[in-house]
Amino acid sequence: MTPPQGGSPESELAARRAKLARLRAAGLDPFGARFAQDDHAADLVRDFEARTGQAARVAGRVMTVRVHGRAAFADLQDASGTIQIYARVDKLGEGAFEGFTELDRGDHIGVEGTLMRTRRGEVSVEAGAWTMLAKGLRPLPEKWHGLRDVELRYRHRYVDLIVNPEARDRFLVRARMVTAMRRFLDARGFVEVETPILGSMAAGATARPFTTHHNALDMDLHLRIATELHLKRLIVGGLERVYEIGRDFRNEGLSWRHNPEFTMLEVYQAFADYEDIMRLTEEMVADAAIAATGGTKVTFRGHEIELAPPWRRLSMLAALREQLGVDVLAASDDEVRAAARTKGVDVAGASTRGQVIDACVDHLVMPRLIQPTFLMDHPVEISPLAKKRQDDPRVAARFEPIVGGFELGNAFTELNDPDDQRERFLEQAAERARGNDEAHPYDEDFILALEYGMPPTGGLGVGIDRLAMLLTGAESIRDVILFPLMRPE
RNA sequence: GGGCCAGUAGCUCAGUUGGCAGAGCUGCGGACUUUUAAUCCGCGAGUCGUGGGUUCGAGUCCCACCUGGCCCA
Repeated sequence: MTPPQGGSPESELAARRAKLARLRAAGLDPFGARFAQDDHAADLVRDFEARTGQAARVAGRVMTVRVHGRAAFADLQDASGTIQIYARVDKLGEGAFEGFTELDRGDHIGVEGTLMRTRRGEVSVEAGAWTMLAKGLRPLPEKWHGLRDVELRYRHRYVDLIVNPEARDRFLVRARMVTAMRRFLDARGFVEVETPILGSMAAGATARPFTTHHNALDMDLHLRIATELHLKRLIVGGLERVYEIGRDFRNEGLSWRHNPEFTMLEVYQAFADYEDIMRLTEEMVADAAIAATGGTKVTFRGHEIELAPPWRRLSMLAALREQLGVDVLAASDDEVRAAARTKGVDVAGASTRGQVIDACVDHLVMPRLIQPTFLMDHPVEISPLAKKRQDDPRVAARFEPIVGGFELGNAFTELNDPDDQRERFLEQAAERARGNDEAHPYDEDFILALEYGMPPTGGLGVGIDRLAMLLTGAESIRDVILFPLMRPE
């Protein structure tokens, strides 16, 4: 069958398949074998002065081909970057040169040759031989606009990664950030652990869980919404300093800062309090920013943000007093609700006083906190796992790190009094009975663990995806999650 | 869940008042032994998101739906 002459999708695929067939007919494997990738593009460019004239072996994906009759150029992209390949018929021979000119954008090849610089100054590998490593059968997106369609970028992330360097860079920044956080915590004696994702009860946060079913036990299970209560059990067990970086699942809507599955870092340090955790947080984030981006300044949603410690400490009650005009501890429920309405906060859906306060914080306080701020000392009623402050038992020893107007995490001096914890759970159960299906469940075994004795402990949760957004300047959480949730096509 | 916007060639995008479906890149053929968005000549390329409706005639107007984005809840 002769391939169609046109450039329709069919003919373009057919043209590539025809080339595939020609390779096979010539006894060549279009999906070749191991290739000793001795060199990477960026290294050759960097070390050009020392290595010019020497042998080089590179492998990667052909991104452009420029044929000039008896000579040809190709840009080869590998994980490190791009380097030009220079091919001449008198170096390669007729057959190998002819094959080189038939390369398509998207093919993987291996090249061995000599490092040189062209007349125009481009560092290149002059090919002495080349091998097809994987024939690309699908045309790649256009070479200078790349792939813009966000739906295609999410659904076919591999194409996004091939053609959009900024997409690749975001995930490299994220990886360096996570590595740095592990190194930071490991260096301070924290132990990385793994706790269950499946459980009979999803506890430790205010959220609706996903439900699944275990067939053999014939029981419904929930996917975790937090790792908190398991990690605190490990503090009871004497591990003293633990952390987990893992996926949490919350059965909620999607937004620029919410994905149903997301990555959370939780850290617990025995014999510490939330003041210690504030220092740990600002140091860890600044350290991760330097490791991932080279500095502590980031640009996020149009704001220049300085992440270097110390971060601002701001009392939530003071902030609310300023923005709302009432003391939410002294005021009645109705007064708080009325003040919220006056300020334009929609509290129609808020059934409890805590939810009204949350809405006010979300709409009046957080958007104003661009530079890193520890928003601290929340009302106890919205902090069921945090210890009360000794000087004012209506206030929890809790903080949320706010940067760029949104919360990066949540932390407190952990509640280690089992009787107080039981009361808080009962209050949550009462809220649940009033119709708040996000209220914390009563975790009997966790109370039992606390009765064995949990030392005073400071704890922290950090949204890894959100921190990655901050460090990469991403506008949407989907830009820092490799394969965000999509409806089926 | 509500509002607004988008979906046209593999990709990036035009498409006027309802009147033959367009460009660039990509692809194919040709010229070219230092180009780099290579250049030059030539040729192709479509389920206009899906399904209905109005109309002599629909990419364009109307309705429903699908997918995505933004905003709100």
